[in-house]
Amino acid sequence: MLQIYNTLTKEKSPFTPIEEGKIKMYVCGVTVYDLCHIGHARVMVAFDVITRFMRSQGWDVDYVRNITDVDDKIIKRAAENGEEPHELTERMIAAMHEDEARLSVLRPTQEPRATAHIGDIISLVETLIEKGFAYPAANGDVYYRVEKFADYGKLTNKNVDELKTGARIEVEEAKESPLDFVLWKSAKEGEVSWDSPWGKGRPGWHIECSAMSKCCLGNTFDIHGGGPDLPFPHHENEIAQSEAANGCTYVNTWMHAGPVRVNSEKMSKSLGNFFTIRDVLEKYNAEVVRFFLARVHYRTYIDYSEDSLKEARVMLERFYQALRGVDAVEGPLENDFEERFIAAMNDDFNTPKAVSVMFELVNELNKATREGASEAPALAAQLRKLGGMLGLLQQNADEFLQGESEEGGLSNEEIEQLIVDRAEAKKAKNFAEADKIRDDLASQGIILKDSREGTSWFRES
RNA sequence: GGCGCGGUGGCAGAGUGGUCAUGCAGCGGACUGCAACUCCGUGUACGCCGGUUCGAUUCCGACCCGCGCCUCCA
Repeated sequence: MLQIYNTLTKEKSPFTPIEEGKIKMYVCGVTVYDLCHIGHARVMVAFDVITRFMRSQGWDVDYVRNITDVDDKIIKRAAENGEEPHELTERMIAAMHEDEARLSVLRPTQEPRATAHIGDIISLVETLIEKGFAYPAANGDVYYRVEKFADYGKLTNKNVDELKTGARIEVEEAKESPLDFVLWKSAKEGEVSWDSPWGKGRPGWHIECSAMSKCCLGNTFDIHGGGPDLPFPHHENEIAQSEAANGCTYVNTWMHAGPVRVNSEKMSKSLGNFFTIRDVLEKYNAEVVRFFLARVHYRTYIDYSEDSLKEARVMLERFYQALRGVDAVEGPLENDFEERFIAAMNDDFNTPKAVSVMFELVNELNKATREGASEAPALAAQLRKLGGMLGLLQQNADEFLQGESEEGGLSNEEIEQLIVDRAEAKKAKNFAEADKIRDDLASQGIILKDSREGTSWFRES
């Protein structure tokens, strides 16, 4: 039985989809004005793991993740670059898709773009105006009338009176109340815009998600996810818009990923302490980066540091060392690893616990390999199967461990030749020469491993 | 200040009312020509103070500390 922690109720509860066997999930995607950073990667990987696991358990997951391709920051950045907004966004979308692919993040089943849903957005705003939840203001903007929506603040336990006394809200004379937020923003001269009943303009930030989720998944759907900074105000505002317009529950389960931290501070655009996915992939193997993100529980913070990436690499090497030299062939097994792995994942996607079960399996596999036991191939297949539910361990073990030849470093062929030379030296009992070859290779990060079958090697990186 | 999350062995990080997390590092042993890989063994851990209980790291209360949101940010 799958249990999920729901931000709305603040508790873990059994998950029951609206439609049996089918899960409708919407996750807030990226505003495409810049390259994605590791914080974005965390959300992508978290929901990728969640989707893969749910599918492995037989659920039909309709995973929608939007792209925000119209917004103030996009307009500003495009102007700075001297290009059209759509040129900037196309480039960033392509970059995002490349980054995702490198991290083995599967594409969502639907990936709607705000600019392709302007009509849906306009009609949603019209509905809100008709129902009295929104009003066109003198400055050409359309605002949401927050105090009209009785449930406002239910997701994040916000109190409307306290929000009003908080002085951190943008003062805008045209608003009836400082809490009101913009649904439709009138265009300034020369800005990208669309025609609407309220003149030329563009959508506000929150309304696009209400419009696109309705279009892609319907008025009520199962899961809505996003990053750690989205519950307020973004998701709170989405609830206000959608529930007021549709007259029904917007989302049953709200899921939010935890932040990535650097030196105990959240990694974020505004703090400027972020690393792009590309920065990180320059230095670390893509599967190591994925494992670094996937092995922690999706709701807790994760610290980005050399040490934590290195630890992820060492752990992943242990998995691949175990898989090395064993042909994975499914077969009958009498262990409970898979059952325990699934139980851990069913408990709010407890990946740390699931990974610990995989390590217990590694131990069994290593013992079986060592003893030449007949179940080794089946254990290896089991390990790959469980890893696959997390989007891991699908590479050839030798290729993973040997890694990429670094520029100026030894090629695989050169290494293989040195191994042959060393074997000959060993045969001649010339251990000094054999050890010299091994030490020279080690100084270049190439570690040899002797076994009955011969010598294998891997790059330490 | 409000709302929410958390403080576990050297580090990372699960979990449980009374036997084991798991990984890394350390120590001892096996394997090896010596190593590496692997295997076996090895750790007085649960922020502080009270309470409930036969028994609490686990439940309850107070306190201290950290983090996130309250403003564009995943």
